[in-house]
Amino acid sequence: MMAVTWKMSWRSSHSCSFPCNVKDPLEPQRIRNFRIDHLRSKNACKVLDKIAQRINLSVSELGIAHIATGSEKGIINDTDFGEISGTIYDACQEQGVNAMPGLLYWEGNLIDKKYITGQLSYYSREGNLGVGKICHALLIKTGICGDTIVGTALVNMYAKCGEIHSAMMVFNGMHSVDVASYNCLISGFLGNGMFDEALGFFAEMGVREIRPNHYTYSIMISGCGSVLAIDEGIQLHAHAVKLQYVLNGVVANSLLTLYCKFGMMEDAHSLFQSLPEKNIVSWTAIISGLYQQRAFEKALLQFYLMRQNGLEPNEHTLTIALSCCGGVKQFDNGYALHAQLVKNGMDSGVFVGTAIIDMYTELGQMDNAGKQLQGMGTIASVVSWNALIAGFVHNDKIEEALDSFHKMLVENVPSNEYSFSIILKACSSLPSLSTSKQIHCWVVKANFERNLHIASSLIEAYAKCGNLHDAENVFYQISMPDIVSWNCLVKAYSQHGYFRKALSLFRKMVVEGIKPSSSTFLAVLSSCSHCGIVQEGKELFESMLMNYNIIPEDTHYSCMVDLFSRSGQLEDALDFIKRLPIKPTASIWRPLLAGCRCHSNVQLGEYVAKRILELESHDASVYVTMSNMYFEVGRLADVVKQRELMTLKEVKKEPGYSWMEVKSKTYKFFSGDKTHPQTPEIYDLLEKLMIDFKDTNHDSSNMSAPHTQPGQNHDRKLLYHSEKLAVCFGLLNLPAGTPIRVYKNIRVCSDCHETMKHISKLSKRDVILRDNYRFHHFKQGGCSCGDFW
DNA sequence: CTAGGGTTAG
Repeated sequence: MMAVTWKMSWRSSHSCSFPCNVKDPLEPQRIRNFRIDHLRSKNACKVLDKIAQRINLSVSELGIAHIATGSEKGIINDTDFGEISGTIYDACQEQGVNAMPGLLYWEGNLIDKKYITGQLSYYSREGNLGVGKICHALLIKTGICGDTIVGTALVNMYAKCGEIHSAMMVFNGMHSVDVASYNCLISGFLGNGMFDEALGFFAEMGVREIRPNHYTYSIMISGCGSVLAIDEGIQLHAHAVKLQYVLNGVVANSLLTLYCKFGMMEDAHSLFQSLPEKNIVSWTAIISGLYQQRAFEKALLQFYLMRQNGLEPNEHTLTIALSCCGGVKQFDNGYALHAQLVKNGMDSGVFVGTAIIDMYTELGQMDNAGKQLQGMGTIASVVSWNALIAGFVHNDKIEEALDSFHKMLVENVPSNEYSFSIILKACSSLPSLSTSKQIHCWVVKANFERNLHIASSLIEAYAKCGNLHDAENVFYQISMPDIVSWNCLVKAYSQHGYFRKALSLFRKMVVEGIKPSSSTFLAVLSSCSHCGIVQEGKELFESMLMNYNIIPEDTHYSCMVDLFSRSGQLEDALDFIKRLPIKPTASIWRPLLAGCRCHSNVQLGEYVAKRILELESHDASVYVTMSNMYFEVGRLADVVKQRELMTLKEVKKEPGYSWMEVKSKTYKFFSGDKTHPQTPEIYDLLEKLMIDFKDTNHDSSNMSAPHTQPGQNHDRKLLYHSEKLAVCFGLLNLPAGTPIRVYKNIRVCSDCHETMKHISKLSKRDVILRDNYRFHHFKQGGCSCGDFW
């Protein structure tokens, strides 16, 4: 892709280190003073590992509470604290985590319980298990870990760091536990998705006569929200009413969030109304609930109401409000809010700043989004960059997306898995194989290969760029492919025209115990439709609901109509539509119209056209198809009439549609009979046609030569037209009698004119089917003028 | 020890 002027390679990427999130290295001078010199020569990590191993031993086999001091039991031998301090500092550096400033004074302060719990709380927030474990070691050494508060802090540390098993060990070994200890443990279970265990310990509190407090209820209720346990949540609500906890702000707010999560807005509202004191979190919960329901206007209304009630929004509220402004697709709200934020100086935070970027991308105002990112300067995070890049991709500004990605790399913003996922989507939209390959290299280098999202994006990108082989390779390198990975490959086969392969991969997937999803069926049904295997398609469609409990959507119905129509069973298609449980949409009718044209059923075509126009009166494809259909049966007067109608109704013809004519000449081919569908004569004719196109369009087009100005869209236009070019070849394996569509705006690469050569060498295998039209790729290299192909 | 927010793949 020539428009991508930057080149990424293994060599150039070497200077950019990947995502090491080093936060401000604190007071290095102070730390240096405390460091023991001989430590520099030691491998700090090894020491850390050793200590960690010993701690695991102590947690699992001995039980912390029974240990008077670690040194007595030989858990930590003669390690002096100075050495441990140095090790902790190295560990912090290693893991990119801020070591607490006071850390190195531990030597003198170890007896202070309050201080040590503060340290533990800090490391639990940071999620630094390694340093947390060293804290644990120090506690064992001094023998103060038998204390309830210290023990609770340890439970919390392990729980927050995801080592729930160790948390439980510490908990079980404690001499005495209180509500707080239970709260920490329960919160840990819920944070690790272990709802049943949380519920078990919650029940145990009653048995041990430790009365749950409002924190306990708050934790439990929000846990219900995350595992979608609404029944339990309602029961807890009842409990909370009985214990008179509901009017407590924290419990009420977690209940509000729970109800909003389940879309139970009435319950949320009545609870909200009953609150004597609504704080900012209560309002935010309601606004967020409405936002999740996509009721953007209502959410904004609440937002204004809140301010009328004298509450000023905080960062949380503002981000949602901004998202709502993006959602309503009206500029006024967004501008007004943004202006206010600038005035208050609240637009400078990362979260709000990113939400502003996101809002502008939603509104399609990429200039403003870019300005916002620029204005944020160094505070812009990965997320901010990702939001901007995703915005470019969604607004179909692919080259800008690639440019931004490049800029992000240049500015040393550490990329994360989201960045790669979205930039791969950009590659597949272009589509550019060489860029995809470059990004793939970066993925490997950044050690994101094992990320399922990225792997799926890679499969998609390779498939869209025509490199089915590499798409397969990526898939087979995934150790545990999920449903999305499977879908990507099934879809890739389907899009490349390997329908049988798509179907057999689908069966393999089912055998391996993966439950197909809605998207799977879309790919599979489409395969059946293109293969013409109606019966199997019908059975698969029925099994969707019967065996997999997937409710068919419009797109599935559309596929089924296509299945019948393509194979000529027009009446069955009509019957299918009439028996649908929903009102048929234009997209459901459309494949039938295409079928009518293919099989020259003018009468039914007219009926279907009417239905579509009833639903979407400005659908240009209807007029174009009807006109072409009339043309094919020789009703030239009706051809003219369709065009007049279209002008009359001011229907705008979108790019991509073509009338059935090429200048004054008309070409119409049939793909021969079924036994010999691809005769040399057809190739000859088509080749002649190509030359014709080349001659007639070379200078008349308003497009200049591709690859001239980076950042312009020439490459895409070229590809777009080469898709059309490939149409001529792509239809070769369609049923006999299928008219070949001819387009007049086909261009060849005007730099090298090599398209012709490639096209003539093109085999059926190289032609990729994509929906109703096809595009091609060339396996080796491409035109001599660039890496475009 | 507690509630609320921003970016991905099909």
